[in-house]
Amino acid sequence: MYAYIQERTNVHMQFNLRSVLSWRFSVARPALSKSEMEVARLLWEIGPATVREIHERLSADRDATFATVQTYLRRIEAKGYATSTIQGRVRTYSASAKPRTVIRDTVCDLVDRLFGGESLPLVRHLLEQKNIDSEGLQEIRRLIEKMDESRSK
Amino acid sequence: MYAYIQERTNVHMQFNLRSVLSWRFSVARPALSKSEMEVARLLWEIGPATVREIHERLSADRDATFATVQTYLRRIEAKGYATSTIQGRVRTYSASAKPRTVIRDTVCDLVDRLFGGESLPLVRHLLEQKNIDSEGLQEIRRLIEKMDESRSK
DNA sequence: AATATAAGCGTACATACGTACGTATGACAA
DNA sequence: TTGTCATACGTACGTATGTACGCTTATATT
Repeated sequence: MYAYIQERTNVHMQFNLRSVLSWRFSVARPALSKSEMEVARLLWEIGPATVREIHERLSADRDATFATVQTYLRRIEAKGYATSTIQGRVRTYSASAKPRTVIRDTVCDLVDRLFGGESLPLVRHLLEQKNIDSEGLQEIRRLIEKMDESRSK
Repeated sequence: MYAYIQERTNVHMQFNLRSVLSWRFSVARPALSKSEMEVARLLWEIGPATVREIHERLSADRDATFATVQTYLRRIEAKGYATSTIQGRVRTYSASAKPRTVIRDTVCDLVDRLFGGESLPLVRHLLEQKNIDSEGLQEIRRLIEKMDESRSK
């Protein structure tokens, strides 16, 4: 039971019909790959953007050709995480999924697989890596205070 | 410039020569896939284990055949995260990479891609998901205390 | 108007991953 | 000793992913 999707993007992808349907009702989408996630983050960060803009931002860290970034964006759209419109010769992509959602799903998955569902060990790890500055620690402290309060009530 | 690896496992994999070399010197290995990570976690959890044992554990959550788990383990070994010995008819795998290392690499990668290198937002996210109990919060608080101390010195 | 630039779009290709079948063979039961 | 069962191991196959070429065409430049 498969459906074949071939929209404007002409990215050939097969999805299980179920996942297509649930995606149409924005319940779940095929997960983003690592590279796609990076691009998606930039999309959230700088808002609607052209391929060029994303490519420039991305080139700061990684090294991928324009065409590669183009493919990432096409696939991101095909998976339902973004939409695009074309103005003149230039296509502009904008995120259609909320970062919150993607982060939740991704992190949940990681926690499940790497920590058996326990998130505390991950927090522990992050704190011990000590790449969080004093202000960060301060904020975490405040967060915990607040949670404690709302919990004891 | 590629090297072709084909050990006992006969899993056909191509690695960039650089990564093969650095792996031989235990500096870096090809990353584990999501499923492989799940299996690796079980390996750490229950120590050296047979395919059957891992399969049983895994079947509790997921649903994969014996042969599938076998393939995961073969690939995990091929990537250098485990070794195996055979006793009679039964092959036993044991992890050869430390969880600490794998966790560090995996989490770093995630933080880079999804949060642009900032780990604070991830911590924030994890705390807000409030699936950490009071004891957990307590421990985090203690951790922060300790870090604050060692930092102010 | 002719030409150069840059972007879209289709397409490609090697490798990775999820998943599992089938066959051979060793271990154990009857 | 012969049959049953479990396991290893080779292999396979569809899809995903990383990466990018090349053709076409709209836009900008001379």
